[in-house]
Amino acid sequence: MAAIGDVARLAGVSKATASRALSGRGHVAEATRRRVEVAAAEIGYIASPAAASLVTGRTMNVGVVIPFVNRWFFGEVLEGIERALLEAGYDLTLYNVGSAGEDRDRVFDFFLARKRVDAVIAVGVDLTERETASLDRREKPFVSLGGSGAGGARLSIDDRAAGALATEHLLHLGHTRIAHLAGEGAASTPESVPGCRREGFLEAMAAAGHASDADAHIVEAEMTMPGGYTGALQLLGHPGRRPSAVFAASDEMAFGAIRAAERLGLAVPGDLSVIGVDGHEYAEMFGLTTIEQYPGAQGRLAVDVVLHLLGEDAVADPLPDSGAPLPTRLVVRSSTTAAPR
Amino acid sequence: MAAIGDVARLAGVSKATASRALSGRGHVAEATRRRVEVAAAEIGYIASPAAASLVTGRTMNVGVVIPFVNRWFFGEVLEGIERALLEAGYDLTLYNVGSAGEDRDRVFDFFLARKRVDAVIAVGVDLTERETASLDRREKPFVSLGGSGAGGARLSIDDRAAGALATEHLLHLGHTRIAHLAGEGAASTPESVPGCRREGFLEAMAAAGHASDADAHIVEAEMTMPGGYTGALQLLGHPGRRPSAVFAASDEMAFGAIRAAERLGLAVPGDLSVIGVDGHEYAEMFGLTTIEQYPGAQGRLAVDVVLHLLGEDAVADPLPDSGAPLPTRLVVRSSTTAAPR
DNA sequence: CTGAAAGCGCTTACAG
DNA sequence: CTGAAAGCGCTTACAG
Repeated sequence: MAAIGDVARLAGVSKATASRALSGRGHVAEATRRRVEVAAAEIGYIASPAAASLVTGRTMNVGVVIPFVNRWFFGEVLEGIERALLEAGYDLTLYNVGSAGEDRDRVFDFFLARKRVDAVIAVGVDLTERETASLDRREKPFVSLGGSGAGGARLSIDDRAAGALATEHLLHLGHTRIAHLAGEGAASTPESVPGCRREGFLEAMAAAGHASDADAHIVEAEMTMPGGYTGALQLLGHPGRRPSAVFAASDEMAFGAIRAAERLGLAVPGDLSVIGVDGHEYAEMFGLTTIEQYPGAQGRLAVDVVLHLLGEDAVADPLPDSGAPLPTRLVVRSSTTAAPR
Repeated sequence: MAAIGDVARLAGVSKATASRALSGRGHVAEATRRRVEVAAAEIGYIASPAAASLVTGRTMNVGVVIPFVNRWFFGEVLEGIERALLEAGYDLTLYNVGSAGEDRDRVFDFFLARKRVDAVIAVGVDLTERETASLDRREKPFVSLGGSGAGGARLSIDDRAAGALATEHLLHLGHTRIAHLAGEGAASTPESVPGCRREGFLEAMAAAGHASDADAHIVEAEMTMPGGYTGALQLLGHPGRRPSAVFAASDEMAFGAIRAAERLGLAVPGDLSVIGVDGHEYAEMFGLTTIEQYPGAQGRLAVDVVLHLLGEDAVADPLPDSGAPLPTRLVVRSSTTAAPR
């Protein structure tokens, strides 16, 4: 395995000069630099990251903690992060951990605690105090995207506002019997993403004078298509007080709700209006009205913040206000319409 | 940052002994071992992977090359790999590269060529000669899961057989006008996954004496739900010779086909039978008949093979014949029925 | 069972 | 602009 000594010998310079020529740090005569590069290319030299990081203290590696890989939002975020990191010359080490448990503890206590990653990005994870403390102790920069927990940079859309806006869209169309397909844990963890969306729903309903109705019309389910399907079946099963509109906490749930409605012989949007949150790539095909967000861009932004925290000057654009919520947009399609009169 | 010297000093032993005690390699008196462990815990010592790998030559890190993260099959494989690697104490470095291009070259020529990963797992990527040669030159063990290309261990289901079986299921139900929603590149790359499934379809059709029909009934599309939707719309649009059954190259395509049929007023399975491949977690909800495969288990198996190649003796079970295809199973649900007469 | 020493492959002050 | 030397934090023969 070619080492820098081999390159130096071939180019007739010292290891120090070879190192400087290849890394671009420090001054090297143009001719020398070229000679070293030729030598390196000739023997296929590539620096050992381990050796380099041992002395620089930088691993050029970022850890990403993410509970799902196979749900649209998370997959998009991950792809966005991966691409941005690769462009910046960083590796991405993936930790696919979900809810609390042994695996999760092991990731935070061992894997992330080592000097293997320069920083960590947590996506959609509600960090415990112990976890943020652990990260802080190691002085590891970290940014949290769409999750809760103290410390670190925090990036997210305004989930409460998104929930309120979705609900207001339905109210504006004249609906009054509006149900909410909430994500799991929405009621018990008001700080979480599903919790905030539910809060937004309740607020909008209360503001419109439908407070008492609202509570009875919430069903929690997994934020997936089958989750939405099952939840919607439950919601639409009571013939008497069947809602005329559903606000689903995610587009995947909304797709399931649409399917459930069809299965029950209810036309969408004739008998039931459905709105989601996400801007899923399938939304167009389903004609789904939704509050779009941009997970790919969010992932890239998280990387920008991390690089900034790591002092990489390559980060061109000034970062957005860390306080400001990430952009969203209401996109109206054919799944919502005026309430039946 | 606590180093092993600190632990050694605190425990009153040499660095060598501290290292042996912590790693479990070499003999250390039980009492000494315990003392070292207490000392390490006290100052929160965790070994630097960079320093360790510099001397051992092992990074305890495996690179995973995967074109998508957000398609069910790939996401499941990735989760399976991640879990198995974590259990074995390895990290997973993710390279989300798709079709040929600059990014892809950069991953193979730079990222994977460094001594940062001990091995690589490629999922669903058709490796070029140059890429396999590059991996070989670095003497990096690699296993390829569901992709084509020479060299390395190769794991996959028998896609040709799966395609044939799916088609035979429909033939067996009396269908003769059977269409195939193929994945992109199926016709141009017969070695690829969509290519093999298409071959299986053609073979089964030919064996049943419907050869001439078959070719006209193939449409290629992205292996996603919108891809299947669009493709099926095209397939079902010709009223005269409308097929009575569709074999979709993936479950996601099949879901799209089901939706397209419904949109056109065709009942599934009354007017159209649909079968897919994958065993997607939504298949049950859609009542989809499919050829199941087990991507999570496939991912774990790929890790077993890699660990075996790396000489980890911890790999308990003997590996399956490297020649034998991975398991699949025909699961009949409500999306297929006898051909209308 | 334990320790002193060498060395893995780099980079970085420090001189010149 | 370039080189000699030290050192990052480990592990591993080699002695004892």
